Amino acid sequence: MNRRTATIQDVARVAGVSTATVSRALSTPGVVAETTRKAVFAAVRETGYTVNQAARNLRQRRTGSVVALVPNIANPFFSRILSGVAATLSPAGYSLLIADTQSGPEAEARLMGYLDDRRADGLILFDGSVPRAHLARGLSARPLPPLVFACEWIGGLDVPGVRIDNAEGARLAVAHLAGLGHTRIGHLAGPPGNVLSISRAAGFAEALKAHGMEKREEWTFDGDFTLDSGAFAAQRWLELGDRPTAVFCASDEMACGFVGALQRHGVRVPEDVSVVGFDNIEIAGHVSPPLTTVRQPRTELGERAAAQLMSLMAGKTLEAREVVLPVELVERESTAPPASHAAGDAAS
Amino acid sequence: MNRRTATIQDVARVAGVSTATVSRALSTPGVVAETTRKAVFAAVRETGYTVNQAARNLRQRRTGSVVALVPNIANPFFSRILSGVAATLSPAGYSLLIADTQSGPEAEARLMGYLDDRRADGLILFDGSVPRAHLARGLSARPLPPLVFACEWIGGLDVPGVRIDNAEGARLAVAHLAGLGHTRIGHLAGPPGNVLSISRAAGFAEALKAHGMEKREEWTFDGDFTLDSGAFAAQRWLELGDRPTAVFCASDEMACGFVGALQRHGVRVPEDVSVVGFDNIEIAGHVSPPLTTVRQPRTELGERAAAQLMSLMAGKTLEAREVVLPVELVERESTAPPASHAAGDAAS
DNA sequence: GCACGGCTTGTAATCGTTTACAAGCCCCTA
DNA sequence: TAGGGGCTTGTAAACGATTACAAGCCGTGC
Repeated sequence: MNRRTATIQDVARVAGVSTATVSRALSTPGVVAETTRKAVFAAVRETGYTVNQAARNLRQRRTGSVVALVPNIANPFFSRILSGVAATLSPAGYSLLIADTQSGPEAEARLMGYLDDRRADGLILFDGSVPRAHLARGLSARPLPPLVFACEWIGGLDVPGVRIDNAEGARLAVAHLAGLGHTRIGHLAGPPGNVLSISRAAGFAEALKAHGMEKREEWTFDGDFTLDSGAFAAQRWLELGDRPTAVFCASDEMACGFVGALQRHGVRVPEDVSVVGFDNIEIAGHVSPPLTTVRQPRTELGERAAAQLMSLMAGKTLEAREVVLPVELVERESTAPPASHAAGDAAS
Repeated sequence: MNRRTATIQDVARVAGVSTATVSRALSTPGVVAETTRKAVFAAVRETGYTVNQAARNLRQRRTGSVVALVPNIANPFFSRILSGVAATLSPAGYSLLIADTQSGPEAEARLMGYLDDRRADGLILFDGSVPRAHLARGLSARPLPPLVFACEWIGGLDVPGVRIDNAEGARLAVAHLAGLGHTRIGHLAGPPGNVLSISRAAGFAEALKAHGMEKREEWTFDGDFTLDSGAFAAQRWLELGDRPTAVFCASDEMACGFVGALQRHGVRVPEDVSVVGFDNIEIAGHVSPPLTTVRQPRTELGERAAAQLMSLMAGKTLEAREVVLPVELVERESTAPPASHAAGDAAS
């Protein structure tokens, strides 16, 4: 009917009360008398009123939104995590803005733009490669909204965060391979400076030692978490004279690229080489052979990060500033005893 | 230094002008004198001023944001498209909100909540399964922000949209298979009511006829675009007595699930059955065998949808209300002549 | 000398909400 | 009957920007 959208004034007029009462009836129903409350609700229904967020945000000096900073929006790894974030945030009235930190030439300028409490009420940073200096500068320059790290983190800053036990994931992978009888295990690592790469590589090295093996440089391949880098590592594996019988990959995408490229060269997985991934992305269970991998609870990770942030935004102090979620090994069919143990059984 | 964040008042004071002049210097620099403009810019730098979006939005009666409604945030298919959308929108000062239409029990209520011009300045709807009635009700009930369809669409509504030529994609796939000598071609379809499923299935049926084949019901498998449904279809294929020698899958995810499951049952691709996918997602080129598929320009699709929406939001009339982007066949190694043609060559 | 128009600037209203403060009402107690 | 306290409500001032309108200044033409 009415062209103009209803405002709180219209509701007040219809209900025969003041705008203050309408506002209170909607936000703190407890303090208004029951009859008034009912009249207000009826007027709201009659007018079709919904709150104007811009006005509310202006008055309350908040933005109503949370920004998630991911390295690259197009990376599907984050989609499930962000789904968890959104699911936790939206019942609380926050909307989720997703921005990437790495695309475009002026990425740093845009990042700094987000480090400002007028843009968002809170930030979730999924990118540990943001230079610490930038962040520190942002922290000191102006009021910074509450910030939490998720997945990745930046050392030396006292910022709460949620992550998984990356080193433990690597240990599980090595223990599984060692249990199958492998004594020659290589590692396809993530991008060199990345905290996840470092943690997983550290857990890998430590677990090797614990099982009486030692890390060999020529069996360590640098990757960058992408399919392409997995395929590239396969080339390097093929060129080796003395090859590892198993490779622990720091991501499923790399593992898929690695396995796919090997198979195209006639190498059989797991007969010729066992492969363990990391992440347990959807496709891992559907490729052939299905990939043995380390599961990380992505949805929960997003939910926990959002919950941490909401506590911070509410001004509460966190019970735990550092949340570490457990991982678990998902045994599928890309791992088996090494060829020299051919008499042994396949992976249980 | 200063605790409080700077407002336009602070800038005005420092520059020695009125707030109106500051506002003009920033939004319409042409109308202020050069000396004044410089003074204002200097003051902006000195104070570290950035605009308060809530205040601007309130005054301008806009929200500054665009909502993308996708069926499911966690579906990686959309990530690249959304990346294109965000890239186009953000230079224009819009931020992108991503919401899903299918998760949660009160999904419909939430959807209706977005059909309101106070929530967003524009909407991009990626879900053709929203009941037409809901949308029509939303359209009539209150002022609706500009809306465009992307990828999917809803028939019978005069809403502009961007999509790819789905039928042509199916035709390319069939032509490719027919060219290899296949005369027994099956189809793994998307979810039954979906517009993409329907268009692709229609293009498939039409192309079969054009090549002198006919569609057989027992060679048509229902899927839902997921990996699991592809694996399930593989079971059905295995149970067939009389099998097609090639299968055109309506999505790459299904194709991957299908191929993976077949391989685990010892069926060789493409020797025993050729498979064509649709979408050309990243993994398609990395599985073994690499998947022959129909490429759709996902980033461009997002960009075009965003551009359409921006025109609408600017009040312009669109030069083309219906944008159809071309597709192309990417020939890889999951297709080959059928076994009966064993003498023939592999796919070029 | 005056009117006029172009350029630039300031004044002040406005967007729609929330919320500090004050005030009205009613009941109870002294 | 006065006073106090609890409950409920209204008044009006914010929040920080944009913009319609008016006005000042200056040069030009008659």
